[in-house]
Amino acid sequence: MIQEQVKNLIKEALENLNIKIENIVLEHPADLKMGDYSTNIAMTLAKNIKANPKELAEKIVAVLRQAQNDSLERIEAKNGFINFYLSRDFFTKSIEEILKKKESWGKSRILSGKKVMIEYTQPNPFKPFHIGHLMSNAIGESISRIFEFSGAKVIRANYQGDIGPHVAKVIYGLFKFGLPDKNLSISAKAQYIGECYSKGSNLYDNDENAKKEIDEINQKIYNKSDEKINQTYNWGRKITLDAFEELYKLLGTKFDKYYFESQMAPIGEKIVRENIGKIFEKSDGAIVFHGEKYDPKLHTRVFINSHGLPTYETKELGLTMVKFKKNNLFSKELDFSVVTTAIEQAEYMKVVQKAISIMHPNLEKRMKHITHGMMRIAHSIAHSIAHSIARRSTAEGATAEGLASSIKMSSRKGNVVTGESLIYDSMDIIKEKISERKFSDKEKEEIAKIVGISALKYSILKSSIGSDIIFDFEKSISFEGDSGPYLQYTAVRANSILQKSKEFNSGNKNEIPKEITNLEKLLYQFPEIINHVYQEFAPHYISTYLTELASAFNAFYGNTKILDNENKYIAHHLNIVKSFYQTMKNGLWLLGIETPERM
RNA sequence: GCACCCAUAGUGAAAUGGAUAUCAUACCUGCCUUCGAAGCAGUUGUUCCAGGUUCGAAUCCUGGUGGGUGCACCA
Repeated sequence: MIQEQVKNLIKEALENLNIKIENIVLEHPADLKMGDYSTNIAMTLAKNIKANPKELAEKIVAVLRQAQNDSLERIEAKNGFINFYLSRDFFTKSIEEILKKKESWGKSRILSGKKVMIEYTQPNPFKPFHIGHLMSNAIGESISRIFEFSGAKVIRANYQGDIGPHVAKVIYGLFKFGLPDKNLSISAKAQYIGECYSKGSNLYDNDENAKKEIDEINQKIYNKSDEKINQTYNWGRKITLDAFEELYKLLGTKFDKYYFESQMAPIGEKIVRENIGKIFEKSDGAIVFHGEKYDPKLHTRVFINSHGLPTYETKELGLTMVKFKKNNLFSKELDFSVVTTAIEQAEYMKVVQKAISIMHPNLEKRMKHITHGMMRIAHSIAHSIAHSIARRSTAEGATAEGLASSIKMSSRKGNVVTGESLIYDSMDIIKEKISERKFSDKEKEEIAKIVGISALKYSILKSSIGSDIIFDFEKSISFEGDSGPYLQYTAVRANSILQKSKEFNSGNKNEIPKEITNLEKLLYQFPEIINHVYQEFAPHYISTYLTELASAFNAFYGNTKILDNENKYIAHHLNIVKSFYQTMKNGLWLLGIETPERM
């Protein structure tokens, strides 16, 4: 890659000057006018060797200029920085490379031979598919694809809580309120089950008798002693799992492995019981792990409760061992395990991973927990009220905004906005928007699906993982600006030119312009971006890059009439458009977003 | 109370310790008989507070302030 070439040039130049340096920082200047690459070495070195940074930069540039390289047009020293300008020749060749590589443009072999398991989505059977699951799914799917693009073998895993108090609450609710109508769709039945959870949960908190009964049901689910409970359990589990499958299909995820808490509980429990007195300790009738003994920032967690039932911690422990054993991590077959969950689980996961690390020190660096924030839904009415307050007073407005504009969604309280409803609402809004277009009904369905999902996924993946997300329907679904549909629309425009060009007689207009478009200056960077993304688990670098790229394309499109007999550069321009389309398509794929041909 | 995460234009976000802090939205102004105006071009506005480290801080350190999350038998 060109990045390495430039770094090597700098290294050689410094060797000529008898200067030693460990790592060279080479970045893209924020402003394209400052060159394609830039380095700050002169400034970092200046202090050590007691030189004037600007003079040192000039000196290094003088040596650099002696090296011949067809890819470099110009090297300059400016404000202590050394800037590199790539040549016309380089850009033309990079366009050729994109056209040659097509679907594999951006792929690398960096992680070739590595096996990585990514666990994400993790909805619980018997409970609604809520917004957190949507976030985990978007992030996990994108990270999976990024790892695949980097050459790793990826195993997509989904871990689901099909056992525990939440299930007992649902079963109690089903007994009390009855089963749903047999003729309902799978999705509607699943929704009914979700409502039973909400009702059962309320009764558990407010009704002593119900609480007692639910606790008994919970025990019976574990030991499978009651045939009626078993039947209802198996029925509900299947319905909700089938409903999830429909959503995964819409979202573009296909899991390789499904793990269930019911399977992990006995495995984890065995390990915990075997290690009582060594790692785990008895305390008030429960079996616990004292995290603070190993790290003062950790705390104590219960692994087996005083009823003798394994908690989530034990199940997680069992899961981790299964993941690694089944894939022979101990013979290094699985190299890395990534788990994506909401940030609420950050602290407990640290404790569990500590317990695992003590038993298996070789696993410590192979477990990665990625946490995402909450998604909040912008409340449009509250928003406009807060806005008018904000106009009057900045300080007050900010507070009112924070209070009024967002609400946290929780399936326990039975709020109506679930991940599932968000998906279908988005698709409906798109369908409404394109209702006037001359597409067949089937095409409209397909476009609504692709664009609706894109709006959701992009609003999750556009910001760095970890912070809360404010989801604003109007903004995300609008095709304008910083949105998934904007990227898709830009790709569709490019595709439209490419289709038209087939009928356009361009003659022999294949001159190459001297000038280099901003679009070209961005296209070649794609592989570097992906490299950056996999190292930091940060899909938002792709979103940011694609938005910049789309913006550069739209500027190019707006200022250049490509299919025009006056245009001497038709062939070159069409190659740029083709490369743009390919890059956008590959980039959107990495975000888990499809590229429609029309919309 | 303790621990972890966070604080950037009115709003939502970006910025491996680098150059004049970027983008979107909202407001205002132009551009459709011309490859898809769901677009382009232009205007206005931003790093919570106080210290410190550094040639250079939104970024690192210390102390505040404000918010989120977690802290024993839920997941």
